[in-house]
Amino acid sequence: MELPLLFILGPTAAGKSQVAHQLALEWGASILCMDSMQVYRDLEVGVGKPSAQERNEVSYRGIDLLNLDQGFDVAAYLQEAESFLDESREKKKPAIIVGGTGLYYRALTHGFSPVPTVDPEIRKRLEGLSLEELQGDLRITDPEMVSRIDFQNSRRLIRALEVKKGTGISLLEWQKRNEPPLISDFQAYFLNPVNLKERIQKRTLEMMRQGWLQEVKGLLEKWGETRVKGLAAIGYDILVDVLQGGLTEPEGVKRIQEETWQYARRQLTWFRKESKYQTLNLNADSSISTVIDSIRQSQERLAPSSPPLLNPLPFSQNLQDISCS
RNA sequence: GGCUCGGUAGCUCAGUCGGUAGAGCAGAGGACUGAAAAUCCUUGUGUCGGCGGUUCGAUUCCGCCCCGAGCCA
Repeated sequence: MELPLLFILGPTAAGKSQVAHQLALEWGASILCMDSMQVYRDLEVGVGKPSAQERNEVSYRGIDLLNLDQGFDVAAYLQEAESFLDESREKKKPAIIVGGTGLYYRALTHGFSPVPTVDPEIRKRLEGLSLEELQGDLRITDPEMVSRIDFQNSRRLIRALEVKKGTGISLLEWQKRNEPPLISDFQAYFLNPVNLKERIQKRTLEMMRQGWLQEVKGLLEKWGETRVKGLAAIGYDILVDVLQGGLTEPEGVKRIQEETWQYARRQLTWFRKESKYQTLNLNADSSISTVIDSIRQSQERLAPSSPPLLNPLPFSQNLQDISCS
């Protein structure tokens, strides 16, 4: 049996989590977060993780999977997703996947290359090399890859090199052996607020009010400065600076708002070329309930006789924009 | 009041030994199949504080003025 499956997508601060939570409450669904930072324990308000109360009301997966000193990647995320889907099938519960990490969405819905895990020592060695050295190495190791890769991007160079060195097979070849997607039958909505920048500014302030600075203080004690400053999640390094007096709090907040906006723009760029979702354009004053109403109506339009999400629906090819006002 | 140092892109500043100027950040656009909230690429004309003077030509030299910081009274 296929599961009723719904994606709630959108850039950061669009209001995805609230919408997903409400829908899950209404429909008795469980939620899988699709977020590369919420997987870490100890990161809470800074990464917009669901609150303790929300976690009480709805079953959440894809969060708190590992400690800050552990590594994570798409493959690990796909494992978690698979386990979540199995569980939903077993319990016959509808499933909602919510988040804005484009790469994970792509992996979930388009499939991924089955590259085996490569010896981490190889990467460690490559990380010591300069860009020029990596470029030179790739020209020798995997010349075909040279024209197919972002040649200025050392991360991409390292990846290509470690795959070729570790498996003997080019990443190019692995990518041809794409695995079928975990999820093919689903519906997706992309929340697109007109006033995103403003929402980001407000939400940053709200996160500060919720004790983000305290959270960072606690992290510093538990994990130490180097680790916390090295976090990829936006804001943590900045708030360390604030705590240490290198920045005033308003300066730090402004910086966080800027970085969050830059991130949101990258998300919009990513999802622009992604397909298979309907865009929900949100007005400045669209409330959660109007957004949910739009989703409900859209579902009814697709399958007028069925209650929302009780039956799997093939995805409609005629995508429409929906406006919430 | 006197002296000194500043006033150049939205911000911080570099520079032009006289031929109208450039970096970082921000902004804008884009890429991205195993770190993705990451990483990478593209994109910089602005009365060079104001008014005069010298000069073929001044943002650059000279004079005065305005603004800011500091020092001396």
